[in-house]
Amino acid sequence: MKDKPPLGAQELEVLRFVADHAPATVRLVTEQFGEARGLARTTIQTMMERLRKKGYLIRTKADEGTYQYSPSLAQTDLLLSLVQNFVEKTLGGSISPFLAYLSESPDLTPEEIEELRRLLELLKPRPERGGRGALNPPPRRLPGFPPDRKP
Amino acid sequence: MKDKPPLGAQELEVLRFVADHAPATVRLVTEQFGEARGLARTTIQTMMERLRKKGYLIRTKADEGTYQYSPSLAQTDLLLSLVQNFVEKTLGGSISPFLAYLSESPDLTPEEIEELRRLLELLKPRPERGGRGALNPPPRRLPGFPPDRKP
DNA sequence: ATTATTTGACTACAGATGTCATCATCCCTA
DNA sequence: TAGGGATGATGACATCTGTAGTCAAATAAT
Repeated sequence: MKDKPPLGAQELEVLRFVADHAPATVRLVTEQFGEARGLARTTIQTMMERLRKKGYLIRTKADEGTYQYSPSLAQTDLLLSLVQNFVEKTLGGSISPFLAYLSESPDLTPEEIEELRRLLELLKPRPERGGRGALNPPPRRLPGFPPDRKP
Repeated sequence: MKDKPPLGAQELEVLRFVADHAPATVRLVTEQFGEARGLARTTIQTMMERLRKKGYLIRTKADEGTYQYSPSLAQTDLLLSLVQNFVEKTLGGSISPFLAYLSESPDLTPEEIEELRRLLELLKPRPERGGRGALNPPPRRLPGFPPDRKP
């Protein structure tokens, strides 16, 4: 549908916190998130309101006077769109860098490796794709992004 | 060593383009990248110079008068740090969302699947980690980030 | 009641980002 | 050699981000 406006680094942190503690009040976020990093209550409030304006949070009146904020999207969806956006915008559509990252740097937990294995199992038995509703946009990756260094 | 300052969305695009066409002149980037999206030459120049100030690009005098810009880091490293940063900052250290993304949304190319398989092979025979120089920061993921919705 | 506390709305402001216009040069070319 | 075109350096300006202060209404405490 509509693409939400971009998020700043800090906004993202707040959004994540709120999502993890929804429904959350400004007070709650200030105490458990803001104070820890020296942020004033109004700063948190501003952040939360901006997130609401941007469509990432919704709020409802609580005890007559204060508001309860909650994420407008399920965390899963939010994360998915974040990853999607990142792969598109930042990696130019190629997930190779991500795979490289996975193999290169991190200490994958056994669970994650297990998850990968399961994922692969899921993918393996599906030589042909195109179902699921994907419009299958032809060349998904940008022209010669990852490698390609002119010699 | 030092962490480069953050990149704006647009700066990133330019950086990517330059990296893919290095060594590139402002002219080149303007014609092949800027014009296409209605950006003035000076805009491109400013971007490239900022990228240089930030340490992502370096330049050398070419035909006496113009400069040639090139990425200061190998693309691989750049991408890796971008991914690393994304996983840390945006996903809160958990790669689960990314795995979800892989299985959920995209049409992985056979090559990517192959890559995944190889990756898994690499990972599999490594029950114990901690070498490679990683400081092994205890709980890599944020406290109950991905799932955890208070019931 | 009078005062202190809580909370949301608004305003402010510095720094980062995205886009350019101007200027000053350097090099050609008519 | 006077005018053009190409280029880099600067200065500008509107937004967006990150952080807060100030106000006013609503509440709670005396």
